[in-house]
Amino acid sequence: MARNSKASSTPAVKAQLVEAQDRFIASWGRMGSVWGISRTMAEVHALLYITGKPMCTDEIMDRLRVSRGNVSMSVRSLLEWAVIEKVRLPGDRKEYFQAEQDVWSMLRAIARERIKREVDPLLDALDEIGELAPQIGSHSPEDVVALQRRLDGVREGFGLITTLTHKFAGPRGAGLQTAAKLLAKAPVGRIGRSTKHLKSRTGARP
Amino acid sequence: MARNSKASSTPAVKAQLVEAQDRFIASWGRMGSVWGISRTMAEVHALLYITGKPMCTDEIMDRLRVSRGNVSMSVRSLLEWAVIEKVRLPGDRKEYFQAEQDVWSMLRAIARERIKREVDPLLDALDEIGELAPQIGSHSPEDVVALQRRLDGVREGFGLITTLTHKFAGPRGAGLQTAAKLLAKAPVGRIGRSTKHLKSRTGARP
DNA sequence: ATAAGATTTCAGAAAAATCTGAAAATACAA
DNA sequence: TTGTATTTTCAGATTTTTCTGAAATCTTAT
Repeated sequence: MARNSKASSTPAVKAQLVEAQDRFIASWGRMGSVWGISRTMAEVHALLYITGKPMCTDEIMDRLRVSRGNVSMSVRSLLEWAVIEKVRLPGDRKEYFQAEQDVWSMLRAIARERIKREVDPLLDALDEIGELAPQIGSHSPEDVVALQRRLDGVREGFGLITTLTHKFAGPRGAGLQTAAKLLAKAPVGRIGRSTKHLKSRTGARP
Repeated sequence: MARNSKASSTPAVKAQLVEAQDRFIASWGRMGSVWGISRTMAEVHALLYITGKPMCTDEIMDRLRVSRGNVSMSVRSLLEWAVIEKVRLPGDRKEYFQAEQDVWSMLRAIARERIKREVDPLLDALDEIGELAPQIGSHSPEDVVALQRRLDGVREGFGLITTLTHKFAGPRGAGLQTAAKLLAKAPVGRIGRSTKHLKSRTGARP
């Protein structure tokens, strides 16, 4: 097959590009369901991220083949997650949306939102349950002691996770890269998965 | 209301205990759906964890009011996740199940499984897409460069997460507590959520 | 103000996930 | 082995989630 060396895309290259984008969108969308967000919401995000282009509702509808209402709701959620933002082009009545382009701040937003949805409610429930449960006294039965000990165990674990997430992924956090750097230095033995995905193809951001 | 000071539970204390357990089970089960595992699966795990007692299929069915088939499938998944294990009592034909009691190793198992289900497939897809997409040459159009750059960004971010998870949560990993300790030391500014959940009620594990 | 254009909402339709229950398979004790 | 207790499987029922499409609402240029 012929190599493309021109600075503007040939139709063939363009098609490959779109194909790659579609595949990315599909993968990201598949993951969405694992995260408990709707496939469409994940796909909209993927589309905006991978194209990097601000898009309006109709463009998104056409590209993903989903309804107007679905796009509207997905976009609203993504705005709440703070992983996309609204853009207005002067002289155009439509709203456009574009994705956060920095991967690390995107990951931080995702982490933040997931903690909020998954862990915080659990911690609140644990506090409540701990108070509702029989309290430990000087001669408490073993059952009661064990229950409180287990509740505390979970609370301690998830509490720490929350604290660290706020510390590193919070709006004013140190950043995930900082965390990663700290951890990467740690003296530990062998690792399982290969690290081939770290051989950056283009030399990634600083 | 009267205080209980005996070493064996009065019926009233027992009732409170069961009530607290049920609440814990409900909370944990609710979280299950956020994690993309079935409510029942999470509830079975919660039940086994919070009671600490090995239980057989019938006990689980009765306590959670779910069908035999559902328990069977949930238990199988939990065994795959390696957060519960099979126990056989001599002279009893039934299988009993008990939950991992150490919170940290439970959290590690959860982290491991989630990475496996969420991130690994994405990384594989990204590798594939990166190869399928137009490659960057000396005069590639901007589109192509941008696509590869974005793919690499995601790959780098999730790749790092995977690597760290293996390092700290893997079967031979350094442990989440080690990671937590490293991170807790890091010099960072303010944090959002309160840390009240860290005021351990019983003084948690070493 | 008005009207055209754009967005949101939401009831019901469609799709997906989960659960049940009973039949089939399996494991164990005798 | 044989009989019985136990577990697994899975087709269909149920429940939950997601999506559609059109009416209602909102926005903005004139």
